[in-house]
Amino acid sequence: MTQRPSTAPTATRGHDDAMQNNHAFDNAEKTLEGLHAGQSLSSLFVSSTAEVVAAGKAICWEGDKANHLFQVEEGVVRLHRIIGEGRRVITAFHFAGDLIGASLQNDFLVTAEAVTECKIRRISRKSFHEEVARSNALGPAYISLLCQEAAAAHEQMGAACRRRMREERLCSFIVKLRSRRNPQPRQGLLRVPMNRQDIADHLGLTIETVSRTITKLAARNIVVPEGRHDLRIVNLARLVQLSGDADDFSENSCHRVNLH
Amino acid sequence: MTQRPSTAPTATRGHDDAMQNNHAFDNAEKTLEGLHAGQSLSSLFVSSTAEVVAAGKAICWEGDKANHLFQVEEGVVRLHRIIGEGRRVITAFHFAGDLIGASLQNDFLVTAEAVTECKIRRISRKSFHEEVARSNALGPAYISLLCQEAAAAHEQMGAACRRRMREERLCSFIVKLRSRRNPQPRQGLLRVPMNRQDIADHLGLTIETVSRTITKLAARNIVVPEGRHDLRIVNLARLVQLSGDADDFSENSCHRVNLH
DNA sequence: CGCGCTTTTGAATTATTTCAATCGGCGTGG
DNA sequence: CCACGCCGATTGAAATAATTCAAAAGCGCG
Repeated sequence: MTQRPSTAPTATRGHDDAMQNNHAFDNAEKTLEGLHAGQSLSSLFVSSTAEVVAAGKAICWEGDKANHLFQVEEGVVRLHRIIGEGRRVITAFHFAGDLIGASLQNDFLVTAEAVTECKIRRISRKSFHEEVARSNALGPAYISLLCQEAAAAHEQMGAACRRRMREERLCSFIVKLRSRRNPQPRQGLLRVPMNRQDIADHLGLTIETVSRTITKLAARNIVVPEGRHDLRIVNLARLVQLSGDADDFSENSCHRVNLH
Repeated sequence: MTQRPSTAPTATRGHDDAMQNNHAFDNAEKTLEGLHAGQSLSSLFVSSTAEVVAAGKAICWEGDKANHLFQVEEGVVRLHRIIGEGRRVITAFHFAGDLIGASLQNDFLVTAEAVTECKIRRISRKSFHEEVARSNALGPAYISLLCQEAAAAHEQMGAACRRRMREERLCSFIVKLRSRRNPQPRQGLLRVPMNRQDIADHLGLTIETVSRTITKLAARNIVVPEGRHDLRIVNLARLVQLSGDADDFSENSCHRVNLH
């Protein structure tokens, strides 16, 4: 079932090669596997042309034939599925370096949309698999990537089941955001590219609950919003603690699907 | 961090070959990939000895080195993680034919425990990867399996975010249970091998909420419990409808990680 | 500087949890 | 064979959390 909202035309191709590498802030530890998988699979995309996708535009649609894989070169992408009438679940956000569609076999299971203006590269599924089959380094890298993706999905699942809902979920979300390849405005500030509705749909909450929770965290001087898209992290230790009692945190919850 | 509760000794080996194939009820459509992946990967396990694990005993522990892959031959296994103090998330249930540990790279991310008495087979991760590398049919099968696992995890994620929570989640759970390779007591009855606490921890609800929801479904004559471990499905259509408005349901939510 | 849109805040309603008590099956021992 | 106690499941009532609907506020863009 292919359904295209009229407001979301297909990705426009462009040739804007003036990359600004302002990835100033990236505190994620990189797993050995992540690095390995990333380096080799990234090489498949270098020869393709970067496409510019305006904020809000779709890159691919749930239900479409998954003929391409995409790599986010710059910007933020949200993946969502429609469930029931009028509701949406954002299953993941993807940042610079992340691959979209690696775990697909036939159809896209999610719609991908640009949260901010993005640069993306694409290769066909066919040539991707040919390359993976040809090379003997790419196979393990691909498998490693799939395993990371599965681990991330499991992690997200766990997060979604937290009881002390809003607080835990939101803190967990903020902490994860910190560990992504997400350009930071300036020291101590965390950029939050997505709007409140996106966050709500990702966390399974309403926009009002998200807003109220942020307000409460601000009152406790843990994180303080500065404008709509930035958070000042005042008390990181407390934030991490609130995000799910920390013990197994730094290890497990930072698995990412990042190719850089 | 390896922590073994004293009540959960390691899996005991056994040789009980008297399989009773009473898989009378299995209405899951099988995807082409699923069948393919299953047939070839299953072959890796046939030479290994079946081990019998008593109900409640652990098969492997979160945090342990993932030196083996397991296949459930008979029975039901639950996978869980500990989050915060005293709470548990059951990330998945595995049934006959399912593989445990395929998406792991180093450590087990979950603890696996037998819900019912199980027969399981194991092979070492090392030889699994050697076999996959040697054969040219196994690689794609393995990748296909990983993709299915990712799809299932995504599906579960979506389910966890449903708003009209308890009813939708529980109905969705019941419907999924129907499509698993789960021996049925007799026509029209659905066996529910896990207890209420397991269901609650899987759905992110309390045991009381699960119980109340079942009671309400029974009052509406949709499913009626018969004893603790069986449900009579009275109105399947309504059940499916309640489980999340059905439109994309039969296709997407039945992806499984099944090797038969 | 205005307007439109997202976000925040408020109040009432609904859903879910929590705590506590009861039920019901099942196995053991008298 | 029956009584007892245990354990999982159910039910009830009060407390809490989250949603809904509605209105006000604030940011950002022209």
